[in-house]
Amino acid sequence: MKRNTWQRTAVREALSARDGFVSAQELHTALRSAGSPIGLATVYRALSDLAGEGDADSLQSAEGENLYRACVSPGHHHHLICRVCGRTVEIEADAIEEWAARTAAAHGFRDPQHVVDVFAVCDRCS
Amino acid sequence: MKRNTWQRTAVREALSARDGFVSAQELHTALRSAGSPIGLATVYRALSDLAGEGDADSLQSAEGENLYRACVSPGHHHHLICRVCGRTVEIEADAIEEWAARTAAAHGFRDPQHVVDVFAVCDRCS
DNA sequence: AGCGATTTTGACAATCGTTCTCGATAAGCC
DNA sequence: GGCTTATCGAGAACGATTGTCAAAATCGCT
Repeated sequence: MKRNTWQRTAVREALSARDGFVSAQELHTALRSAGSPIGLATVYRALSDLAGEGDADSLQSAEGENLYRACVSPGHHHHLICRVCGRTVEIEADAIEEWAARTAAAHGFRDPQHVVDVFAVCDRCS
Repeated sequence: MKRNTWQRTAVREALSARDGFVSAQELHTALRSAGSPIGLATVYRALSDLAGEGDADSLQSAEGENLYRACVSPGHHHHLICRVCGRTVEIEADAIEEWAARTAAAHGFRDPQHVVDVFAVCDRCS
């Protein structure tokens, strides 16, 4: 059974207050400087719960950090991420899904999962 | 100036002796059990040099580890990776390149880089 | 509202991959 | 053979993340 604590709520809200992807540490720092005494481990736990429930989206940055974002459209989609400010656009790409499935099948591979993300610099930052 | 040491050669050879992606640690262990007294830091250095020169390909596993592979076809390409045995197929995908460029441009983003990899289970492992 | 069982929290230690430090070693050049 | 300088390697340092465990908080029930 899952309980509702103010901590989880705080994480959920701090996350949706942001425009792009954030790391757990950043989010923790933000919460702390907003006056919340929340612990770092709790932020990590809350974020991976949210990601597991599909309420948040996660990806790895090029440096290997895990980044999270409040999920707008549920279901499978990909991202176009500004590598300067972190602003994110969700993109649908049925063509990619098909391509991945076809490519895997063509080589005798089963049960394909794919990682497709585009990092670029957005108009505001260039 | 760049020097040729037996350590770099050993890493290069150990890498091309493998069929799929390997982590720096795995490669180090392999070299050690083959009798080489090479150091871990050296393996890391050699691998990132190789990747920088385009002689090796690198990607991040789902767990955030950096994996390397001897590069067969130079130039830009993507991978289909068996998530059980690590066997890898290099795939060309001009369609993806175009799609990424078009998508970025459509949202006003510049200088797009993309991460496109497909993880699945190969015929031998399923 | 009060109680009790059970989750969740948070400070801290532990882990894991990777990078840094720095004295020792060895390539390449004369 | 020497000299200069890049490279090596052992261990410390690091940063992100996860585990530990006692204390605190939540939910269901009365």
